[in-house]
Amino acid sequence: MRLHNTMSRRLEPLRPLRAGEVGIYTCGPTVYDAPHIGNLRTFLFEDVLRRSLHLLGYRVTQVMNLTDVEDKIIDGAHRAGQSIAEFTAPHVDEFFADLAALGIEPAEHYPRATEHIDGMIELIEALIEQGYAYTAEGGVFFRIDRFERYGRLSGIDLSQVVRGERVADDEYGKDDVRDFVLWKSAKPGEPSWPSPWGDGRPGWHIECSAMSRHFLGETFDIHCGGVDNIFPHHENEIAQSECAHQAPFVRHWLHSEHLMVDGEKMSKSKGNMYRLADLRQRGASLRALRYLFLSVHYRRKINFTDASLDAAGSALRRLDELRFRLEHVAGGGPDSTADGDAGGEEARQSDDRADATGFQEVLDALRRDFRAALADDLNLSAGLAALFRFVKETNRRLEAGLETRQAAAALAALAEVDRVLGVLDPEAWLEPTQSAAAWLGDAEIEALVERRDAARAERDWTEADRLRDELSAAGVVLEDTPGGTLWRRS
RNA sequence: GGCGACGUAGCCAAGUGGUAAGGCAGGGGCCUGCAAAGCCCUUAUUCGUCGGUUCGAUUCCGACCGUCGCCUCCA
Repeated sequence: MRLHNTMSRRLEPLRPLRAGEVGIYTCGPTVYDAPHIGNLRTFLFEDVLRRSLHLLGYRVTQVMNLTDVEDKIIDGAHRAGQSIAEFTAPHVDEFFADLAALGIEPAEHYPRATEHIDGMIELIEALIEQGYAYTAEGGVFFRIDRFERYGRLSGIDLSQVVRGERVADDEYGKDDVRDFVLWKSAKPGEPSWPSPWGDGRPGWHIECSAMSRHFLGETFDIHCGGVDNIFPHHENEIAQSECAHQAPFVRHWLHSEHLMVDGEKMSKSKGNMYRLADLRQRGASLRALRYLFLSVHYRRKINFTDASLDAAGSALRRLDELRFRLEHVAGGGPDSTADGDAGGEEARQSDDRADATGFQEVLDALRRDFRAALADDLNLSAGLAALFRFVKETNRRLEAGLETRQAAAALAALAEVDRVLGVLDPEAWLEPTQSAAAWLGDAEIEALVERRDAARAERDWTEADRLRDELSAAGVVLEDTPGGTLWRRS
């Protein structure tokens, strides 16, 4: 597998420290508000990464931190007259609910900054002992001059930069304006923790260094985040961790590009800072949202528009249609088909049962091309192209008459691909589109379908069409085939 | 100002030193009582512009134009 590495700015083969095992640290949310769809794009990219690694046979340990102590949180809690824990709790819930709503698999660990203060203090002590950090008015600071490699990740040349007025308002007693804070001394009324340097709270960057070390060790495989984290956050993490440990920090840096809305950067002032709740209100399909995010490479900006979401929904309908027809041929409803948990072994066996009319090659091509696309820096655009080539070819054969076994094998192949995509099973995305009043039970639908069939047999097209309209209004789509009328909920 | 990314059909989006995947939308046809779905055909002599290297460039180099990002706590 090859992945782009921000450090070298090129594709590099993934070489995990321990063969077959990958440790990933992903910068998580600051829990002062519900995530916006830009945050979610990044989390979805990280979901694709872990799912891809799984499909390609790696074991994965993913850590995602929750930043639950920080200026905005302290302000918010203060204003609400709440403790930090009280203030952040609902936002933590929103965060997990949003991940679930987008089909994002849970990480192995979700540590909170406030649970790892001790680890941060240890790191800071190590930095002070080795002369990389110093105490001054306002707290403890990292001395950037002591770390020659500072700026390598972001390509920033510190000797050129940061002499402007933006740092003039600095409230701290740093030796050098470029130094960054590791520990902030508490101001009256602020939440604080005891430390060798007095009561205070950690700076932002140190939490990731402490928590990644705790769960993944001093050196680990992959660190992810949005591009805006490259500088200063990740640059500072590198400085802290490498100086404290005297060991390499991260082998592979992966950063996802931002999301734009209607061609503009999302921002509160523009009113285009959407959260999932906003999209739900507008009747958007979250399944289509996942598909849309999946369809654009992670290092490329996505321009989110209504039209793009609609197009994603249309593409999904085409995939659903194939699945629907395959399930019918495979005999049995959705319940009897392989689901997303079908292992490679099982899928392989159903392939073998598929006959040798060349359909095997169609199945193999999907598996091969899809995996190759993932292994090439998570090129899902190419992976989806492979999927649609499979769709076209399978539809063609469906028209000519596909055997039950072949249909089952095709469904198994789709399930395998869906282990990464996570959008192919409509049953998993029950999104209420119909009002309760219009909703019909299976028996009712079948009765109406039978009545329509009877009307058609008598060539009473008016009545037949009326019944079809009635079903359509209830969200039921009919398909007349030589083998009879099929129906499904849209 | 410094650093960086990108600019491929109506829209979205892969890709390669040797002649442009895929999706959406559109047009024509087959099928159908009519539909729906599906299938077939069709929609970029061309990859921002201008130069250069090359037998040959969309792909490499340079300039320019445009869009966007980062430059101390925003995914």
